[in-house]
Amino acid sequence: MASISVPKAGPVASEGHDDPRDRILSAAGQEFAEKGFEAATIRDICTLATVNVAAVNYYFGDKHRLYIESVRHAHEERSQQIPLPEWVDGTAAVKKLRDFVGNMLQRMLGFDHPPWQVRLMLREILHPTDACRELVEDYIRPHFTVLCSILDELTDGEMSPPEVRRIGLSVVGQCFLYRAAGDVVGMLIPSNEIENLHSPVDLADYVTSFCLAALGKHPPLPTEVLLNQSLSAASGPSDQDVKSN
Amino acid sequence: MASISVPKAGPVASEGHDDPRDRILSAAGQEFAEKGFEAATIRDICTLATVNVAAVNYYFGDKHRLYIESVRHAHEERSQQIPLPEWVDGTAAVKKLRDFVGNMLQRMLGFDHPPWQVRLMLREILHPTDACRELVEDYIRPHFTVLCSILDELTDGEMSPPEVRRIGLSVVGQCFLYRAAGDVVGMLIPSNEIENLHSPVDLADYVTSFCLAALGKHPPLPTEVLLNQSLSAASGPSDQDVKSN
DNA sequence: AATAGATTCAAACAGGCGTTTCAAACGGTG
DNA sequence: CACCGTTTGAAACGCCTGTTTGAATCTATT
Repeated sequence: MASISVPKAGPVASEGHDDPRDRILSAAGQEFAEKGFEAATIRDICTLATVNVAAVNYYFGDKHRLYIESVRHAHEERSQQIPLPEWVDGTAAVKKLRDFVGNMLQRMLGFDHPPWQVRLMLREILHPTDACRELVEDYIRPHFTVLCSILDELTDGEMSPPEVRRIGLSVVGQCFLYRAAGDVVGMLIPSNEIENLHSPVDLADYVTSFCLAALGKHPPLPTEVLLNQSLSAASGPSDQDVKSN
Repeated sequence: MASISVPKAGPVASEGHDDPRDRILSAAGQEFAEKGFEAATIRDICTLATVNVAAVNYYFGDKHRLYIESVRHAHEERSQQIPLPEWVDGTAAVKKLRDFVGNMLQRMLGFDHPPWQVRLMLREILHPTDACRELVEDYIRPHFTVLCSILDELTDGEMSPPEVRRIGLSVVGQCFLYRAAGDVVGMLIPSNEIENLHSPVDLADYVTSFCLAALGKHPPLPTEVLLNQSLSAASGPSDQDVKSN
């Protein structure tokens, strides 16, 4: 029990999609994301992965270690699917902010329904377990650091790092609500309004405008139409230049 | 199985604190809030409530109906503990907004660690079940409606109701992040910074300022110190006038 | 005191869970 | 082919779960 076989753990893994280990990881991620750690059962996971129940013990030792690996697998995969945008030197901070927010909303909400990777990570954020520290350090903190550097550049050092972080949390919080409490938001807002005002692209424009206006870098709200046009013109194809893997 | 006894369900209940029904409801709320529906066990709940396991079946029928009643119990109790602030006619909209945000943050974060009622409601918001609709209609929507009316008053009808709702979600989102993802926020922000800048009262001032600045009703950030003073002067003892039940 | 209903209790039930077992099947190597 | 470590398979093992049972206890009315 103290030592498991570790057949092909660390080294070359996750290449062939027929690899039973990968099938289990993928199936476990989906099940854990949908039902949570307790409600998801090894039997369901193995049925979904078309492997025997003993395979979980063979490859991962037990359910808990399978969960940890699933979270790691999820954020590694998601990092590749939707990487941070990159900018050439001299790109305006305003455009960077708009790109970042659009990227974050795309990652959170997705064009289609959000993939299981995001929902699994969300569960870990809401009810942290052992897998949380790695998720924060490898995935969340790097993104948050980029956001803070954009905000710092945007305000020309007028603000102290703590103040910048607080603004950053405001930006994240506005987006986070739609992902974490999306169902409740959907109950509070008429459905046609959701389509019109709360789509990922519209939200990115709006959140950016809201933040810029608060920082005095833009006329105050509401200046929706004009602002959207100016932002779109400034940011260009910022929502399409991500590999659609 | 189809018909349970329903000993004293609807009518006069929850007055004596020795009532086994209330003890179960309270214990169940704490357990469900901490561990979730699946992981919480009837045996643990009954041990905490010092009743026999059969009592759950006797008073509530089954685990699922106990959960529904627990959520209802939680938001009813919380509504009484921290009611919405009330304002005399002619109160400035700016003060109303500051009071509302302070009230919401107090309800979400609490002065001490947040009570189990909030954490249980949060679980229902994040992963809605049958109990969600009632929670939204009886608890969340009334609060959100008040916020929107304040924002409407604040902007003198410059904005359409949908736009007002979107601003409202921005206000809520900034607060919500601290409650739902508080652990991750705590990992991203140095602990001393949390005490200084992210306490409920400071957050209320900041979120209000951020929103007012975005709407052009206040000088843009950062104007922390001056702004906090002016807001505190305008809002008075708005954080202390809630019964400390 | 006797009765009837409401409430409590210890014990047991069936079922599902994570985990383990051990033999069978596989696949490259001598 | 014979060998041996790796991987799969069906079945079983305890354990814990939600739920139910039926008798014991309480409470109040007659």
